[in-house]
Amino acid sequence: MNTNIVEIAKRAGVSIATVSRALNNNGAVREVTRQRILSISKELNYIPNPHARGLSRKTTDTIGVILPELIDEFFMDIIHGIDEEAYRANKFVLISSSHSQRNIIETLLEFMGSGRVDGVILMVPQLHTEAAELIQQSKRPVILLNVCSDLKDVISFNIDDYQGAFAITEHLIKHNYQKIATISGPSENCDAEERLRGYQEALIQLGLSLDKNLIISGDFTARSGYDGFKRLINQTPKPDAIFAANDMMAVGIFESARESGIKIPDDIAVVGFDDIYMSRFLQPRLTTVHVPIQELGSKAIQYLFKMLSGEVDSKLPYSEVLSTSLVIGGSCGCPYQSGHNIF
Amino acid sequence: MNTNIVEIAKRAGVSIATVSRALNNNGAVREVTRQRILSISKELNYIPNPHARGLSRKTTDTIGVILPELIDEFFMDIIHGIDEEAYRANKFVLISSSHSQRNIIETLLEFMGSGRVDGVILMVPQLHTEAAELIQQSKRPVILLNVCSDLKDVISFNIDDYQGAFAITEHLIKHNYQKIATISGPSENCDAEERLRGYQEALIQLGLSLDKNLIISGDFTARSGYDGFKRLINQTPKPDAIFAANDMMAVGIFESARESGIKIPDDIAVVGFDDIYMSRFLQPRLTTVHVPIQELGSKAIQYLFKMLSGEVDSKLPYSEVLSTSLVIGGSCGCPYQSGHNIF
DNA sequence: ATTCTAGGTGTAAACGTTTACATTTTAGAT
DNA sequence: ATCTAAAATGTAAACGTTTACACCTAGAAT
Repeated sequence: MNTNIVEIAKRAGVSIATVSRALNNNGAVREVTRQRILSISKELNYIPNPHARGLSRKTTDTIGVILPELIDEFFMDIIHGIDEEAYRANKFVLISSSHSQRNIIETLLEFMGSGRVDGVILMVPQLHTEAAELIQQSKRPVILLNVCSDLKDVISFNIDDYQGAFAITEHLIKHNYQKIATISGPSENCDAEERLRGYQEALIQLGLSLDKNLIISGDFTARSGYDGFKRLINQTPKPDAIFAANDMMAVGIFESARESGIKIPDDIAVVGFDDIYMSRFLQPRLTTVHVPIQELGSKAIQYLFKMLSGEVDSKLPYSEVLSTSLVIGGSCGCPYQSGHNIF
Repeated sequence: MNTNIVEIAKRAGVSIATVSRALNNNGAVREVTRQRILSISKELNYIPNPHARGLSRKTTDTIGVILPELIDEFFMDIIHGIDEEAYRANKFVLISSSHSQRNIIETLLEFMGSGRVDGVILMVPQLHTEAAELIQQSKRPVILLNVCSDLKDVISFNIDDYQGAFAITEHLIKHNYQKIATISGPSENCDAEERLRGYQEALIQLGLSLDKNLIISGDFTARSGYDGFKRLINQTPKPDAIFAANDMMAVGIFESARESGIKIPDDIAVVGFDDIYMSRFLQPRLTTVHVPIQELGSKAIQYLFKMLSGEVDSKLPYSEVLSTSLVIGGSCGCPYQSGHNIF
């Protein structure tokens, strides 16, 4: 059995209450006794039992993170950002993927309802109403990541997909491409929707017409980029530029173009979204939109900690949108000097 | 306040002991009362308080995972494998990177010593003796991932780096390359050491001579592959093939080769290790060694669960080595038909 | 010397379970 | 109807903290 407060109390010749007070710097303890207690507990390698503490305090020092999937550098970056901050704050991170939509609810309940975590960071492709209600009724703070829904009374951190898509489409337009196509993401996915919206708005606002034939639906996989590209280049009107709604699909496009002997950007320009690591190794380097993923994670958890400490009011809705930035490579037609600045 | 066992007992008109027994299917409870209790607890959305339970049972349903870093698809795959199994077994996963060597100890202590987790999966680049002792004394099971140390009384799951490196070097030799260079990983890193050993043994056993000049030390980054390649092609003897100790460095080599107008594999063959996602998009597709990462994670946790359930003896040392497999692309000189089977 | 104050300390309850042990109920055998 | 054994249930302690409250001391003010 591990050392506990009772053992320390015995050795220090005081009551457990005094030990607890000394250890938590909470309540009056004479300096000399505090020192004695501290040194004894150090000597015994005392670590407070988190269950006992949790039972009494009703808080764990743990936060829950629920992500749609545990694959990709993308989600890893989020976890990375969260872990970094959690470590600094001496908190623990309980992680889970939402193994299915149905299970989000269960996981949330299990996390929150039972007091297993003090708060949750939740990222889901789309928020079921049942889950939404759960969140709003929850006593413990929940932060939503990149959720697009019209929920108002919610705390969320988002990537500005719309702005990014708008900007990169605008960039293509400035290149004077006339027939700019897009391969979109899955239709229920809210990032995908926003990116599509940004693309469309840019075309309209900058004087190009929308052409339904230039909008191909993909699903964010390289494979769907590959297939989408094949369709686009065999149809009329044939596009002179393509906005892939994410880099993975752009990778598929590059592959397909290479097979068909189509030159990027000379025959057709291609741009992406996400700025994944691989994008800088494409030939030519992919022009894309950088999204501050790790920052998304760390900002979210920082805010969560503020809620837990009472520094900000957990009841108040709050929303922050992180803006993206263009990464100019050669795939859009810009002159691009490749070099080892890519590392 | 959440519903607890007391509330259920009150409504069911029984004592809390009976409720506990009914809920845990443990001890005799009349069928009719069990049903009553079950239905009430369902109705009230009862979730047992994990702290109370942990305090009493001395187990959480949580396992700790400590990884060297939280970046890369590599570590993500491990987490993925772990999460998948944990979900199936209704367990939770507490995750942390070992923010520094020093901190591994602290994190381990905090995880184990206090009963925050029931067991730990630990991956560290190299095992400090202090940490090693900690593990051996620990009452809770610890599983080591890809640890190369001569610790005997330990439970570990490893990737067969040696065999993989041997096989791919052998493959190069069969191509009849005469001067096979390698860019190795960081010297303290144990994967790096094993891969280097495999390379050297293959050369020796298959009748080629070792040449110190053909061994360049890298650090697993693309950058170091880039730099290493530059050195190799400007020196005599100039190699006709390079074994990069991981794919990331091979990526750097490809980049450097492209800049210098050197053709792979015609001018020089290149192979890697890891089979990262990006490797299949290199031109030509990288010949490399596939490592079953996700399997490493899931096997480890499966074994951990067996230890926890008592199905296997936690005291018994155990070690499993997962073998790798060659992935033949075109970069080694093999004829390679590129196509969308890469997705 | 007495009273007051405040800081220091101890006692015990509370948190929500599990479980050994004691007690009651049930049903079958007589 | 009575006895017995087994099954069902209840009581209470235990797990290790935190904390409200009570108590005790020592020194300051009277």
